[in-house]
Amino acid sequence: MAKPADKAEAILAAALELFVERGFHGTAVPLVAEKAGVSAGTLYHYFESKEALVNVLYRKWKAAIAQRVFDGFPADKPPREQFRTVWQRMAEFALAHPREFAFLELHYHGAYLDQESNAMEAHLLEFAAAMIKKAQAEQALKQQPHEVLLAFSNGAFIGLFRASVEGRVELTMELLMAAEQCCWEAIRA
Amino acid sequence: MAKPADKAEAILAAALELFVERGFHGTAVPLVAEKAGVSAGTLYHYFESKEALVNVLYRKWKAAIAQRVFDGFPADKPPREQFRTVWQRMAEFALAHPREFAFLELHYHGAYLDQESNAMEAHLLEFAAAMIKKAQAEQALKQQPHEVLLAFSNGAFIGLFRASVEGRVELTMELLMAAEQCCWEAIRA
Amino acid sequence: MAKPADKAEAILAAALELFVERGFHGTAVPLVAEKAGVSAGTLYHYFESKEALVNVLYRKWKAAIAQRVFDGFPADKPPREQFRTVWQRMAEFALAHPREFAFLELHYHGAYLDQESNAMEAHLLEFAAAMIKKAQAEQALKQQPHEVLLAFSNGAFIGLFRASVEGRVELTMELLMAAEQCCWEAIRA
Amino acid sequence: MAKPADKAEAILAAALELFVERGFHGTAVPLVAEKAGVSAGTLYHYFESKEALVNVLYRKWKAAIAQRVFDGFPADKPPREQFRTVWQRMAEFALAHPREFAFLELHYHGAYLDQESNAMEAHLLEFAAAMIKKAQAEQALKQQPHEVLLAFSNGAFIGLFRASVEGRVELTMELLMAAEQCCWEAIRA
DNA sequence: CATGAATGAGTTTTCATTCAT
DNA sequence: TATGAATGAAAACTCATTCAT
Repeated sequence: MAKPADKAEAILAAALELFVERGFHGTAVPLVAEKAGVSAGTLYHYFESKEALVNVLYRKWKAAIAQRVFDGFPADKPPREQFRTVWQRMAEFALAHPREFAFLELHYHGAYLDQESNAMEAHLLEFAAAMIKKAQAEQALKQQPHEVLLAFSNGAFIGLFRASVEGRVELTMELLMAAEQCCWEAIRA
Repeated sequence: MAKPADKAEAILAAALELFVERGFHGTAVPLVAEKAGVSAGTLYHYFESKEALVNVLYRKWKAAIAQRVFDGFPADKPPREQFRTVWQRMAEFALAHPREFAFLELHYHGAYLDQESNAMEAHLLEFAAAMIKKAQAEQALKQQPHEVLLAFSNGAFIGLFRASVEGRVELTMELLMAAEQCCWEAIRA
Repeated sequence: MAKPADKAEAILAAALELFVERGFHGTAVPLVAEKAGVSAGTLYHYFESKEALVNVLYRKWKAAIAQRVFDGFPADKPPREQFRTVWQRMAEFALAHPREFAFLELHYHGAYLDQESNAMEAHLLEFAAAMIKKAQAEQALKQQPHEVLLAFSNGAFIGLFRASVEGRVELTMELLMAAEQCCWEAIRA
Repeated sequence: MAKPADKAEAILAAALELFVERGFHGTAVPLVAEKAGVSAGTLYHYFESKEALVNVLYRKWKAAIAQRVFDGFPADKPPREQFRTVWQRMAEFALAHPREFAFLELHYHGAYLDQESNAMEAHLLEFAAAMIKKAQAEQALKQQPHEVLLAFSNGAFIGLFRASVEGRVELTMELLMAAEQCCWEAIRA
């Protein structure tokens, strides 16, 4: 028999796929269990509820993306390089894990995210905000509110990703890095 | 008693609000009816099904935004001005109808949009693409694939809007027009 | 505008067709109204309820078949001729009004027939029973309980009709009269 | 707790009774569940839909009657004896399982029977037709189309059964075998 | 008389969750 | 641990009937 952890992983993988396709409310728990190859009872053995499941899933991949993007962040490099690094790492993640990225960023996670999930998201945003504020202090970025520069850049990235999901653009690393240059030109001082 | 059209309108308004808050699958039909002040049976008198309702709603506001943005489009003006005009009109729409814009752009409308709705969206994208291609021919924009420039700009706008919905930015016309300048700097040749 | 009677007739005709195809419970009143070219309200102007409608329909055609079969019944003719006459008249009716006959005889009219309808049916059966008893008294028919001879003959006729409805037999007058001879051989003394 | 099969059986038994009394469309699913002593959800655990349920029920008893009537069919006996055997076995079945027989033969199963059910019925009719054709080839039966002889006999049997259900005749084996003799006289050469 | 929008109870069906095994 | 049958509340949807116009 598989190790317990494998079952939880199988459930998370199945849930991810279904939530991306059909949304949280549009996905039935027994369907998740079936796709994961376990019984509904087993799913509830590993996750307290459907909400708990979606929150674990959300945090798992938010943490993954955070680690991928911010671990070993080049705090001592110039803003131009920092921005490129962050954008490139997000691109690597999105290209390597498109479903996970779609789950995190293409869906409106309304009322079912719990405090812990929201706190994690807030923490990430704060980190990014700090980076931007530092670059603004160095006169490297425009003097817009830092939230605006963040929302703009993030939105642009997600816009490209969405176009790829919807089949209008074929994303490649080259294309994304060209877009990085565009975005830099938008926000640089 | 209210005119029939008023009931359909009341249902559409109620559905909009609830779909924005809780998503399509997360919203129960009787709840929509109650909020609209009609019975569930009446809702089905006006709309064939929950899916039909969401599609009518989607097309209604997609058409509204299209009209607002593209009616009397300044085809003979230079690209810079055209871009500003389109961005400004979208901003006006998004500020005047934030819920409607959120419904259209912040939610992932997966499987429930029908052919007609998808065709309308495709038509809009084609119009925008034509505008971009013309500007590219005039060497006013970067020579990226036009879909990329579109997805980037659109994404950036939506990113700002989302930040506003989530309370991280307070959108104003000034702020949005400053962002417009940023975006232009990102895509101009 | 059509005469009132015409509307009631149109409703009865529409109801007949739909009840034959989908049964009483499987047929929605608004559908009957639509098929009749009137509004639901109008239908209820002419018929108190769906049950009242089906009962009126039932009695209308039971009376029609009774009249067709038993009016001017040749009471003074020999049983052989009486039987042929009755069978032939039923055949004429069934061939001329297959839908009506199907409604009356192919459907199980369970709980929705009212007392008046049941009384009419009982009256008809009594008439037929009297005919059979008289023929038995003349030693023309077998000495089975008269109900048995009646049920047998009636069942045989309906069996042929059902085979026609289900497309297994093409009913013609000739075929039905040949069957009449068969049936006579079954029940004659 | 009862074995799973028992629940499915209980549901089938409850459905049979209610469908006979009120017809398919006149019977609500929760009523079936309640009569079977299970919840509505459980019913849907065993049967995909109300239609699936009625089809399983139909095939179950069609198969039962087919086995009862045609298993070990005396193919080498003379037609007279074959006919008596078939009629007698049908009689035994109808007397032993009047509700089941009524469900199969007294109700008009219009649009809800699926292909598999219709195919099973067609197969049965073919078997009976073959028997009749063979007897016709031996000059034992009248030279009517074999479908006519079949529809006639079948109809006569069902007519008697219906009279019994409606309380006009009390069916016994003796009475049914007397009717068998009648029917033979109707169809023999 | 005629309409058809409106109703709300009823229909079929789904689904998050539990629990006996 | 693991199962999956079982549940019952709630979902989407239908329909007989009414009533303001």
